[in-house]
Amino acid sequence: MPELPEVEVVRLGLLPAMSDAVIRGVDVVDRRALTRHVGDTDSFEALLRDRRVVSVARRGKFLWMPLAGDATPEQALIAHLGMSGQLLLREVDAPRERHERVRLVIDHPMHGEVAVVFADQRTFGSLAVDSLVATLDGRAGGWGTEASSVPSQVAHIARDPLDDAFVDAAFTLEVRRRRSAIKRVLLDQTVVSGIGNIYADEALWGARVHPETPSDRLSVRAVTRLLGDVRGVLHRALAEGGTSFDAQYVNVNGQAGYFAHSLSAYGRTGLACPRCGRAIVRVAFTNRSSHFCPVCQRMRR
DNA sequence: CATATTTCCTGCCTGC
DNA sequence: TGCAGGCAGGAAATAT
Repeated sequence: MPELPEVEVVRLGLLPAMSDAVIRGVDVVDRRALTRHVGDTDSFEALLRDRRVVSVARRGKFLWMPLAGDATPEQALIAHLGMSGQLLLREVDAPRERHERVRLVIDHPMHGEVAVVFADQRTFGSLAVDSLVATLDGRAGGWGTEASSVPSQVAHIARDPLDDAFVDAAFTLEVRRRRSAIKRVLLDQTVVSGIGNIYADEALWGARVHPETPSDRLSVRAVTRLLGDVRGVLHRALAEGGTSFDAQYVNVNGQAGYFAHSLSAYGRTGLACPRCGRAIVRVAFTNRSSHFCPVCQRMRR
């Protein structure tokens, strides 16, 4: 499941291939991959053809590639991987991927022609061409861009916890203002972006916080510690190339990440808590699951 | 207004 | 062996 570390690994892989490359070919194999695109398939193709990619940027789980040109406002190709989306670099004549949805052929001044394949089993991911809007705080839109702008479809998403412009005090205030379970708040991309089910469970385990704890019951100290654990687990996962749990997530070369071996709670139902040895439990949480240690993460009054 | 639930999708896995 | 049902879950849409 691509969350911030996995999306960042993809960004880092695309960066040398796509920066300064010109999009020469656009082949939409399955138009469901364009659910975020306002306009039809033809407009998607026309907006991309012969445009030069300036950079590869990311905020939370969103990727975007600003496009050179005279368009005002400026435009970008945006990508969200959803649950199972992959962006793969392939030879131009490589056979179709199993779940290939879109193929771009790009021409790089140093590397020549390369195919950028968007494949997505469960079709929750999508690509689009979107216009850029100014950031509210005037800071850079996210990692990988100096420009103080983000795609309009990313504007309502909060900055992620690795972003220099993330404001810890505002996050703490917002968490303690909310009245739902802390895990819900961590997953709310308008509060903090980039966290999904895996890293929410891991960060809560690290901070010894029960996932159902009402977020307005957490002290400033507890929220601060939790934010530290969020950052810690995101950094460690990034250093190990991300978490490849069900073989859906791979980097641009099709390789899995190693962080699944380092998980403490997520997916470890019935296995020993690495801290206290008690079995990790799994409970239903909306339409997904929470994994936590019933001893280390007791709910406190 | 804030918060909670439903919806979209495919493939793997389990149990009968 | 086949088949139904559960499960994985990001985020927009819809409901409370």
